[in-house]
Amino acid sequence: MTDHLLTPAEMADAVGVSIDTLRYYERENLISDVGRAANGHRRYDAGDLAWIRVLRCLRDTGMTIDQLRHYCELGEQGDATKPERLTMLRDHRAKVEARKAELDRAIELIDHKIDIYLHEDDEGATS
Amino acid sequence: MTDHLLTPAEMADAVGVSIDTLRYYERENLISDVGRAANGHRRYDAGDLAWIRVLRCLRDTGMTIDQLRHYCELGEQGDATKPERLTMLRDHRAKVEARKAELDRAIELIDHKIDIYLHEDDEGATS
DNA sequence: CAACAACCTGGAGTGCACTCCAGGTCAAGC
DNA sequence: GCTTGACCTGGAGTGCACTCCAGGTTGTTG
Repeated sequence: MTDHLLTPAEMADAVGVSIDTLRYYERENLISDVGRAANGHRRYDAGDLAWIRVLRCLRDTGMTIDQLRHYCELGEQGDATKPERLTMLRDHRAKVEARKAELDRAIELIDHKIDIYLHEDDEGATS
Repeated sequence: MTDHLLTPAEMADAVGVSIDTLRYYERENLISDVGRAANGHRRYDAGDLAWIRVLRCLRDTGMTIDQLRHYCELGEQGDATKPERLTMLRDHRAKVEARKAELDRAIELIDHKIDIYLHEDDEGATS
């Protein structure tokens, strides 16, 4: 790991969220032990960057703030909680897969609807 | 199409939403011309059922109420708007595909994280 | 040294999509 | 004839995840 530290603006840019969101996550205990510069400004390290990327990945795929907080709490409780964290990840992975399957079914229905538009000659029933 | 009419409770059950949600959609002009029984209670027909299924499919995949309202307005304006409605469906389809790709990338990251848990012997950097 | 940019804090506000509620109607069953 | 259940209306409330704001500090820049 390099020892390059990121400012809030740089981190926001790197992970694609606002600075406010970063602070919000910290308030919600999803990010801990963020370093500070002499003037009190936050300085994020490479570990923070990696974690926030994972955090965003989990959020983007529907894990709630509450669940993420729980995951973080487990992390803070040490190695004994690894199995539970692993279970959370696996469960979440399964949910994401299930979601993909839902999207596939939706695409089929949308395609069907598109086909109807394409082959419709009359019949005004659309609503 | 059969002429069997559904009560609000039956419709809610058939499409997997609450009766309140059904009424909400109607207020937002996403469902129009719902029939009524003599006592003023709603009676949904087969066309309503088909449309509400499509509506739910689009909502479930991220189309907003505003966009759906626009789609409905187009429908009410007649055949001249068919190309625009088709474009909306195709654009939305593309978004759903894009979302699927995002989920795939997320799954890769989750798998990577799971691997780290599995191959971790020491190294306490987690949070 | 004044202005400006980047950040700080605690707390209030926002947008979306529902979800719930009070008060009322109507038809069927005991 | 009274209760029960399903439904009606307009409007208020909820939960989530941010997002914004006021008021303040610090450090650089012309």
